[in-house]
Amino acid sequence: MSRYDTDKILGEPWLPLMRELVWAYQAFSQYSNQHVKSLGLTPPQFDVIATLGNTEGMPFKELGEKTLITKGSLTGIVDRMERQGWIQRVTSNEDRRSTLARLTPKGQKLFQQVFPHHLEHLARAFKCLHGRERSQLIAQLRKLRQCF
Amino acid sequence: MSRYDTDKILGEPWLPLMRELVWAYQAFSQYSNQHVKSLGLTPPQFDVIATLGNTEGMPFKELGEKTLITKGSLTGIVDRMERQGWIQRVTSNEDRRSTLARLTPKGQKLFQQVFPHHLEHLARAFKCLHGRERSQLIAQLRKLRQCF
DNA sequence: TGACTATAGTACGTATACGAACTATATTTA
DNA sequence: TAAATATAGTTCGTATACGTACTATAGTCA
Repeated sequence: MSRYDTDKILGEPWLPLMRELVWAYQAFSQYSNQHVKSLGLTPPQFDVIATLGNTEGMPFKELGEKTLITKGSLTGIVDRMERQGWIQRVTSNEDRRSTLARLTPKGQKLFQQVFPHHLEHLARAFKCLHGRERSQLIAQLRKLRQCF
Repeated sequence: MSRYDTDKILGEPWLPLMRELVWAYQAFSQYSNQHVKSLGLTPPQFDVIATLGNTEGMPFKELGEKTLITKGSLTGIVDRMERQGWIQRVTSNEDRRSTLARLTPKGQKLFQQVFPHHLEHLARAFKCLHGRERSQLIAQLRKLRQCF
């Protein structure tokens, strides 16, 4: 009565694929997040800094859409980053409901310090696949994604 | 000075692969989690019930290893499931430091109601790839995983 | 056997994550 | 233009997630 039996009942063996998808993502995620934390940031904080870097700031709504962070979570994340002195809230002139999040000079400096390093760190890992393998995998993952 | 430029500097285009990996996982994750929630459970609660189902219960340590939930998180998760009447804590006889988590009859009934349904739900999606595509993708994901 | 060390689970502080309710401001419509 | 509706952020309640410290119990070794 283990999962194994249930799997048989359900027909073709898809569990190995599910496991491998989860494992691959977890391996990547751990690899990336560990490095981000070693830079002194939480993963959501890194995403926010990476998104705001080299911009004049943007409304919370836009920032949330780009980072895939819901507005409820974003409030707290920006609160804490503001306490660190990395971000400032600027009230919008066009729409007074809206607040812009913008990197402070300190935040910009942090962006320039951590962003390239993290990209290099990621690139190092992904280079382990060759161009051909990469494009195949991209195509197959895209197809898998469309299954859901 | 967008990511695009930084990407060029770093050489070969690996960002599309990273994006596709993340998107595929997120699509799967959302598909699975939505269904779990529709069954009245949070994702970690489902994992715990699926792991304890058809067993006589197991120590927290083992349960945490199988579900990949750290012991600190597990305490709270089991607390809440105990409040729901799905799980009971049983002190171990062999090792008095250890506590077993075991499904109550109510928890067992829940397991039987939700586990097969969720497996079917997952199977439906994964069937969208054929056997050949699945095995290729498994092999490629395994290779990618080893990059990290 | 008594001191030292290892292990299981809990408690706690911090950071997310998400959805619903709430406030202030826009926009639309009658 | 007044009323109804929509939208941007915040607040709040609940559930994780993780690391550290803490308690109780085991195991080891002198």
